[in-house]
Amino acid sequence: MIKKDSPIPIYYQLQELLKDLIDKGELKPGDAIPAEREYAEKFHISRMTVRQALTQLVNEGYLHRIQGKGTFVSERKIEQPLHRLRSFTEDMEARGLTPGSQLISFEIIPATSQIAAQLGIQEYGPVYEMKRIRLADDVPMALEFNYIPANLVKGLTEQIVKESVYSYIEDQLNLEIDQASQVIESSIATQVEAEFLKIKKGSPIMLIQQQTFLKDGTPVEYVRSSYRADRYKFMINMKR
Amino acid sequence: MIKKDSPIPIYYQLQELLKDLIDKGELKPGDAIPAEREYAEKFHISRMTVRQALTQLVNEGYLHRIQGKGTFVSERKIEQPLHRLRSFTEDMEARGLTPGSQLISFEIIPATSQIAAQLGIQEYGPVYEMKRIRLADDVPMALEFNYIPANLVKGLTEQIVKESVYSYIEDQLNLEIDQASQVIESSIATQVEAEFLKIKKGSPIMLIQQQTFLKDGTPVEYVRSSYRADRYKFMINMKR
DNA sequence: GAGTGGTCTAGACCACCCC
DNA sequence: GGGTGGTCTAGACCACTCC
Repeated sequence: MIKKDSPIPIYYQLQELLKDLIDKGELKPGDAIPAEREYAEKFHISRMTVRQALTQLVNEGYLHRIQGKGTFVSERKIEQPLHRLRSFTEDMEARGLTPGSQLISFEIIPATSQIAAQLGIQEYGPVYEMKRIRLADDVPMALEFNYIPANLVKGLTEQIVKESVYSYIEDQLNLEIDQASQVIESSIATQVEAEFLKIKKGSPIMLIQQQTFLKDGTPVEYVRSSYRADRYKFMINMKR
Repeated sequence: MIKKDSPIPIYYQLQELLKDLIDKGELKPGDAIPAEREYAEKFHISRMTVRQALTQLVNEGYLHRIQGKGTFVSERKIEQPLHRLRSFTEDMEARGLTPGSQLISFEIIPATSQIAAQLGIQEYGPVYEMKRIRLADDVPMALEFNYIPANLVKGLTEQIVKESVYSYIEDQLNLEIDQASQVIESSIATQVEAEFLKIKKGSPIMLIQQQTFLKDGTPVEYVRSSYRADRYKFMINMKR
């Protein structure tokens, strides 16, 4: 069950084990889980290690603790942690749709003042600009303009853009994408948006602007997307 | 600096101390903070206690750790933790606007099937229904329909609704509001919405539906709000 | 090799809940 | 009083970074 000589940390093994039990329904919402000391004894590990595992699950919303009473499985909403940063591809897959993409253009341009501000670089600095139509189940979902500083993410090619920019940044360049901030607003499709999205001019759209940051806070991406309101809803969980 | 005999936990004191230094600017983004062992020695506390303080600050985004190198102050997020659950009042205040409210109606009604589903109660079960126009700087911001199970939140009055429902739930009833999930979509104002919001029919609006939950997962509120798109943008931070 | 964070131990005492 | 989570200690060894 728990391998003490594994290179995988013990607290992590315990975490996954518990997540499995919850996902499988063997631990149901409202159930008390065994006491920390019990797990420690059962697996011959220290109580602090058990706590490390549980604390993370509490932070992720799987469990909640009540002092003096115990640790309990929280109500699980099917719409899971949607405040997780996802690429379009990951987002669509989570929604059970098949993502697709049509590249409209891909080039290096000098940053406008707005783009430069969003990316924290000099005006006229070189940025990759990608314009794409994003598809879900082969139907237009969003029109997306993507800007990435060329001095930070070097060697981007059309091929990579067609595969996965995030994978390239994370796996090839070894940069750690850490967080993003989005501004979401409601708007009405312009003529251009309407044409690309195959909707009528004046239809409602959801405009999402995103700044993406690395672990050290450097902006790595600015995206401006127009989503079809008839196809896209934004879901999020918030903690008090 | 750190009081070991205080009823306030040591890790918490250290946390606040560090937050202060960061907020005051004495620790700037990118700075390395002293090593964990250094803090332990300096304050005569255990390294695990130091780690407990730092870990929480890492989770909150104040710091990030790089193995083998050190712990560093993260770039300040200007638009702060906006994935925090807020009441309308708190939201507007955070935006520097003065919140206001016009109560249109307040009554107990039997739950429709949709409301019952959202609140996890029986159809036709008693719920408080509040209809309000939400103002910001005295101008309509949103039209809000709010539903609260009458068997859970007892004794709600018009007076309380005009003050703060959340305060009543949290401070008077001692229920712990823990999290909410929202579904956000883009839409177009109906005649009714247009009249209340003082915009033209067909103007863009942002439709936000919210389910609010207590710590044990019980739904405590269902809200359906139509925000004026010309006045309201939704901002959020996401972690990868 | 020196210094850093990452993981882990085997205890301890406290505050709180429930009987 | 017995059980629970909350806090804390004083060590230990490992993996990683940098020189």
